[in-house]
Amino acid sequence: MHDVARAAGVSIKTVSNVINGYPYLRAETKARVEAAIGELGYQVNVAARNLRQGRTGMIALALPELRLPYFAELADSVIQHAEHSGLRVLIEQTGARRDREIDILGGSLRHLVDGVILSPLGLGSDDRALFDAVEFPLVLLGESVFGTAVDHVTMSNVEGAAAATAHLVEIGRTRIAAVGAHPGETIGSAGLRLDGYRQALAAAGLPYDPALVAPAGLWHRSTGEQAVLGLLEAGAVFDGVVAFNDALAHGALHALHARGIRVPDEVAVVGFDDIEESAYSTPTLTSIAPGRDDIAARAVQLLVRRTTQRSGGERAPELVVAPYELRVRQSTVPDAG
Amino acid sequence: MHDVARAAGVSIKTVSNVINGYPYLRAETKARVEAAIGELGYQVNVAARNLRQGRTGMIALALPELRLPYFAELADSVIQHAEHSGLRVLIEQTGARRDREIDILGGSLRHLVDGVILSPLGLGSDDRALFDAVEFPLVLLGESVFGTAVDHVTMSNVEGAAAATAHLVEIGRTRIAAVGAHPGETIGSAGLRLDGYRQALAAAGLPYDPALVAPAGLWHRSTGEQAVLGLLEAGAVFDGVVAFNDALAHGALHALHARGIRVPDEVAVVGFDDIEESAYSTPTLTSIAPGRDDIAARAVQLLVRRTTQRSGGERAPELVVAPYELRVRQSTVPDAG
DNA sequence: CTGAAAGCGCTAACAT
DNA sequence: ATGTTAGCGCTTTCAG
Repeated sequence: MHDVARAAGVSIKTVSNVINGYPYLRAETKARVEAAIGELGYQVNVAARNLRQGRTGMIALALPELRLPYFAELADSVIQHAEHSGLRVLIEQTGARRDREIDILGGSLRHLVDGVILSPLGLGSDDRALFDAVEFPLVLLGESVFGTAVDHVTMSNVEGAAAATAHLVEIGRTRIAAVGAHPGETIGSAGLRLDGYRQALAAAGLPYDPALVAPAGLWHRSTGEQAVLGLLEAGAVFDGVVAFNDALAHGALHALHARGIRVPDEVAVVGFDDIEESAYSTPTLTSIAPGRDDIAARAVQLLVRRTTQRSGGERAPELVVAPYELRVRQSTVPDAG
Repeated sequence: MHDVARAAGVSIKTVSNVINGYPYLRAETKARVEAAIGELGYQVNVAARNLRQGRTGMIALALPELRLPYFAELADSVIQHAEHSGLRVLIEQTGARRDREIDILGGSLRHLVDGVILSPLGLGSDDRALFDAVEFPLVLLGESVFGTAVDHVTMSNVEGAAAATAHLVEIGRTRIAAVGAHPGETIGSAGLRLDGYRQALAAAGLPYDPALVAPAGLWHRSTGEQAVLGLLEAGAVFDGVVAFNDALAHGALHALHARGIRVPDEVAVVGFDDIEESAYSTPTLTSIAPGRDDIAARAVQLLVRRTTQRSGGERAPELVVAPYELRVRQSTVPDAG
């Protein structure tokens, strides 16, 4: 910057003004400085600017695993929306581990980024106090169960799972299995989606049969496959499956196909997340679209708002619930798109 | 830091020493400082450290799109390996656009990260000069065609595509289509894989028929589907498909299924990348596993090496070629795993 | 083993 | 419309 100033015959401050688009500059001065910048190949040192301004132009996105398609697609959306706000995105994988999520809340990233979007999976209701202690811009994704001390963007977990279950009821299924439960958990996606499943059963006058609820810790294709194979081996009889996400559902489809069970004739399957894969699988997978891109957009928007607000003006935490949509495909209705 | 120093009754320098694990400290002093740190909840300001040290502890991973499963899985691996080296990862999506890739090479991230891993797609052979001008640690992923001025980690594009094609020949296919070509391109994955395809045809004594080569700009499921539908509509007759990546292959499977064409009986399909989806689809997809995790590990390793080397000690650019593996599944051999 | 002082590159405040 | 000065929070000499 020094060199640029000398080359252009101006002060260092003028160079700074040019870079930052300060309006009151003589066009001639501006041109001269820009020429010097071009000639010397000067680039601002972002680290110095960060130090001075106390902001970094980066946000962190902390999620379980990028290899889960839903989170990959979510990250894609977040990065795009962040870019529109001039922000870069640092990705932190928590592996759904509680200690790593606590670490994030503890502020390990505080001086590195302007704010954090966290998609918690490992945290339980005992950890609520941790959220209240957070003193940096934070937006939570996916749950609305940790109290209200912090901004939340969430999908309609209960309603979505209920709609998925109700859809199976509508097409005449009466023995509907659930895949992906986390036994003992009441908050978090697993608990909420199980809740939606139970509500829909009750509304249809169908009994809740614990023998049809298959747990799956991590929501991967492999665990979905295991869960369904487990149900079959235990002798469970069912004509429908509500999988708590699409990865589980694709594992379930794989297991059913391997056992020669026809979908949807013998067993209909619904997923949750509506990842791209679900529109291309054989059969294509009926799923609950949770408004992923909306969620990403709102999360970034809320975070930017927290980031740019003056520290005095307290703003009440917001809760955004994205609307869901049922996408009917061949895994429940053979001649659907 | 000031406050900590005062609370512990030492100088600011001693606090710094404690934080950075300087060995020659009286245990008692160290304990007192650590107590003060704990009490005040002090955390080092990374921005300031960055400014002073000229390094940030971050690397950037620039790739086309996270929603493409291969890149999501790659990013997952890169993040994990980077973490082992104490590095965080900033993800930059280029959308395979040439201008964005050029921007990366121009050093837009230079002061933000210690180094960059770039997976170029939009750049062509005309852009070779740009690489020579790069003066920050850079590792290129996926191609080995831009000359040798910079470290490369690449997969066996030609050999892998040849092996995929040869596999189809071995199971008796003689009219093998290729999906994903970039007409006119000779470097880049598309050009190289087409080359492997042609080599394998030649080795088997089969003719190369341009009518069986379907272009697809972006390697998505949707473009794979379009490409195969296009072939069918053009009246092309084929009994095998080599898709240049798995996303294309899944699109192809979808199109074939929609047209009532049985896989592999009537048409056998091979992909490239071996994403997780391919082990669960119906039918499961035969694919070339390109050594993704190896590639990520080596890329991070090379980058760390460049980052930590003293600027004087010139080290010749390295080229790492990861070995591929053919994973045979049901899309070519019905009773395979 | 610990302290004092200088400065990384930039921008905000004030001065002109 | 542009120049001057101070300082962001840390580490790095260099002294003790």
